[in-house]
Amino acid sequence: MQLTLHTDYALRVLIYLAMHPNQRVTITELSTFFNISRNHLVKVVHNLGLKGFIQSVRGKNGGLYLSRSADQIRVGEVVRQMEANFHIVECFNPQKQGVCPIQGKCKLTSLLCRAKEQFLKELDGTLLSEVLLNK
Amino acid sequence: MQLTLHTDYALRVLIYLAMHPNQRVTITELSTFFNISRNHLVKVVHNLGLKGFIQSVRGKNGGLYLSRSADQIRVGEVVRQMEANFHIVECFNPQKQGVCPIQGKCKLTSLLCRAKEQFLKELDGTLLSEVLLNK
DNA sequence: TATAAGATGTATTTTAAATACATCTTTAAA
DNA sequence: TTTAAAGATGTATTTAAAATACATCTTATA
Ligand code: SF4
Ligand code: SF4
Repeated sequence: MQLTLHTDYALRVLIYLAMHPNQRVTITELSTFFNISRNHLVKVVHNLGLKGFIQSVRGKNGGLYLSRSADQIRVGEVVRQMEANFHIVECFNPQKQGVCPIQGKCKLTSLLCRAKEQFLKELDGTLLSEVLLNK
Repeated sequence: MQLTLHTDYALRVLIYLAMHPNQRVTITELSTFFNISRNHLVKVVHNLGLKGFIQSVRGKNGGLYLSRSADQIRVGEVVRQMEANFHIVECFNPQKQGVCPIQGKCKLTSLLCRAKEQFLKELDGTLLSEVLLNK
């Protein structure tokens, strides 16, 4: 059970932006600081933009900044938006309906759904501003 | 975020065995019922044996049965044992220590750890015997 | 003692994620 | 008004893990 690097990278970007408020941060700066493939970061950043977490300015002196301040962003929200799928087990996947012969009768489905919600609920309890580096 | 099919298959096997107590169930029977690659099921079953959930008898009239009764097995325990890794993010992986430059300073680590525990705690609250088919 | 069952090890296939590459568009400073 | 710096977008390739397949060995009992 793991989140994708894509989601982890998204969180790193948001943390960095939160630590540099009122600035335009470039993807290259992020890529260098985190030592992450710039090409991949571009996609993460693009996705963060689509989901409304960040704004971008093109051209000279362009860069990225948070759409909302860090104390207005819940970690759970970021994970929900950035993680592509939460198909904990096969029957959660709309494209795999009926593959498992006990689907509909198995009570694991609802249990795992509750477990997933507990996971996200815990993340909802923390704001991006509370995640910033200790020292 | 998803569990491996391996873990899901393991749960299916345990559910089936729990529904057929005092019987020896063959892998072939399981493979047919669940329509799962027999070869793959063999590995799942073997792993369930290693982890002490089931016993097996070889030879004619052999088969599998639960080591403990279904009301003595917590779902969380099965998931903890069968899921190969719980490296929610990169820094959870012992082989990736120090790759993320903010590791040690980022408070996401402990937050995600708590979230993971909440996920498993929810699963710990249900026994295998409570998961059996409704009807 | 024949055969049905699981055990074990290796190899291949499949899939999704991660990464790389190429090119286009926007913007503001020079 | 030109130009370079920045992000946007689309496609292709690589990687790694999971899933599946194949082959052979061991055990137990009818
Ligand atoms: S119905 Fe139960 S056993 Fe089947 S895929 Fe869903 S959770 Fe797993
Ligand atoms: S330290 Fe924080 S940002 Fe880095 S891998 Fe761990 S959770 Fe992600």
